[in-house]
Amino acid sequence: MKDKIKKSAIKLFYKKGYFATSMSTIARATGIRKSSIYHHYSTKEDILLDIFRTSMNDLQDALRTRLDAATGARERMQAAIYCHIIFHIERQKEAIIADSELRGLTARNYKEIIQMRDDYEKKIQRVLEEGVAEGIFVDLDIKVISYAILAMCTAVCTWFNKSGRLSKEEVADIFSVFILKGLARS
Amino acid sequence: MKDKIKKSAIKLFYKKGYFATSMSTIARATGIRKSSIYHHYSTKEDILLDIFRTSMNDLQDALRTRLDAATGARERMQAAIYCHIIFHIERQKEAIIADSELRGLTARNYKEIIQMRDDYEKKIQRVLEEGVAEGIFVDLDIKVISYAILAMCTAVCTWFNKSGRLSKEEVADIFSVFILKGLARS
DNA sequence: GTCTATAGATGGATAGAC
DNA sequence: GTCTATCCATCTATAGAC
Repeated sequence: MKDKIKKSAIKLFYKKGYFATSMSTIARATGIRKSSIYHHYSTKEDILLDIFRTSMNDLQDALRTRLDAATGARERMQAAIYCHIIFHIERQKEAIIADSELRGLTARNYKEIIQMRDDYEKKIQRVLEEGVAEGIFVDLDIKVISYAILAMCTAVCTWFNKSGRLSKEEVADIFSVFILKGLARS
Repeated sequence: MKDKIKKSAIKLFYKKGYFATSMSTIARATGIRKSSIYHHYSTKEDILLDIFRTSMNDLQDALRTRLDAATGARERMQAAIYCHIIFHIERQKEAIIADSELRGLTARNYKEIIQMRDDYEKKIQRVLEEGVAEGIFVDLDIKVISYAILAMCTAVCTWFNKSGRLSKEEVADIFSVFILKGLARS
């Protein structure tokens, strides 16, 4: 049941936003009364936090697996781009929530999630550093370029259309070629 | 007074988000009672719409001016990148609102703003097409690449720090070099 | 573990005096 | 053009029965 509540919440937070979604609406979508939700979650924010944690953890795990399987900065950067984009398309709803509902978290929870996001960014930055050290990437501003890469790859969750012209792999390919070309020492 | 209300609203929508900001809070920040706001704006959404219109219009105007002054796809793309980034840093609060509060608009207003955004995107796509036609940009997926460029340049409003390491012009430079390298026919 | 009922606060918006 | 006062809906969350 906790999982059913979470799934309803994901759909609603995605569609209407966190603040515009009420506990009654979540309850109705789940097929229970709103008071019953409080048996599983102590506050509305708790539901949001659960969604954040799950999706951030899964993303972290996916990146770790993909990075460990790749060797060399070029291959590892490609793996990271693929991983990030595929995740943000397959888990589109959660990705959009994670990308736009940070303000729904109060200080303590906010810090926890920001910490996870920072760790993730650092992993990408490390790959960039490796590429510069290996001499295959140009000397670049690691921080700024990592924000640029993450922003453009994250944004696919806002415009990708499952019944559109391109598959998720094709999108990942286009991004990968573009980014690696921008990074390459030419 | 209308302008004072708008300025308070921009600060609050930026800081707490549209749905988490109440009319009473806006009134308090402006130094009037909440009923007085309704003399200037008929609904809360009207304030948001006003903010959207102003910032979108100013961005459009800035881009038009900058593009008209540049010749050749390379120079024009550089101008577009600069213009977009500088605007999103100088008008950081409005940029963040425009980027994250679209859900606060009901159907009619939503359509109006989406139309403006589409027009803006088309201008960027036209510059990409020019570059491909001129043979200075590699043959690429215009739509996907335009989304990538806009997403990374828009995101500066979320991480740029006015008292940080880099000036807005330095950030624009880093982006410009990275993007044009990714686009170049090499 | 779900229910009914309700507390208690706050939301957007309006009426009408000045 | 701003004020006081208030309407009515809705919100999160809790109490206590089953």
